[in-house]
Amino acid sequence: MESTCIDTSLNLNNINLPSTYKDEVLVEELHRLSCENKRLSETLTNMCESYEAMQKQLSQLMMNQNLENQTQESRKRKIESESCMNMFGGVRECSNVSDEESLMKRPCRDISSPKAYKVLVKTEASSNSLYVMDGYQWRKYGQKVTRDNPSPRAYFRCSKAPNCPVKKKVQKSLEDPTILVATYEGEHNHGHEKAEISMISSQCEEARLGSVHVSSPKQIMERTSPSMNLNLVDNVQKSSIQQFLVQQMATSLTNDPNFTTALANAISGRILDNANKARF
DNA sequence: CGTGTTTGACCCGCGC
DNA sequence: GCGCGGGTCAAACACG
Repeated sequence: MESTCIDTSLNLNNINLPSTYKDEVLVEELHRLSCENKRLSETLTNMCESYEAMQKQLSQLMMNQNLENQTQESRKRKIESESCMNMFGGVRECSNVSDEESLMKRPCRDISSPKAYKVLVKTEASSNSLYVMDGYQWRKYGQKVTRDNPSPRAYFRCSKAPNCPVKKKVQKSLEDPTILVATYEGEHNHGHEKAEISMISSQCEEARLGSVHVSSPKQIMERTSPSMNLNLVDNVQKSSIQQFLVQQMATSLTNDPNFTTALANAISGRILDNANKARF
């Protein structure tokens, strides 16, 4: 991510001042850092918002394109197979439609409920595995080859809690076989425990390997906790941004020899001052 | 032996 | 009512 490249290292060269000024300079520096921190938080939040907006637009565009393609495909098939039928009437649109579309066309199933949502996970091209590591324990209870997609669809239940109603369907994307489409249904009736940690660590691992398809903080949270509502996700997103900034700041500070030297000088100077004050 | 996976059979809703 | 297709069940199997 570009934001990780932001140079947050501090210009602390002017810290080497007479010891009487060091405290004031440090306090000033802290104030300046606080302001900078605020500014960075705002910038990052804005970036996240525009990123999400762009992704929404992109998915909308892709859906529209899919619809157009399907219409064209349906027309082609219709001409080929049933030349006597009406061009636009009686076509089973569910054939060869994307997963998303077919789900939308089955309103009687729970899949269409707002609690069902999709996650795209990029895998290695050679991998035939239908397993998506999302921090929960899943038990596979079925596999089926569907009409619209030659790759099999795997059905999973959450096995962490005996009565957990959550189900997951995993199938390779029709457009890109290296992308697994995981559809989650329902809400977990148990806590996350290690799920969040393992999820974030796996996300980091995937990021290290360069294989993450979705990577905004919000999406990480969606993958981590399917049952979370969006407000909660927003709150968590903000806190994760803050955590990220703090971590970034701490890394920059600890990597800056000027800062550590200045800090050591300031601390030792203050200790000496206090000792002198106590003595006199 | 317990747990998880595989896979063919079965169930059920939908469209015709 | 029938056929189709997605979803689920459950016996058989694999594995540690």
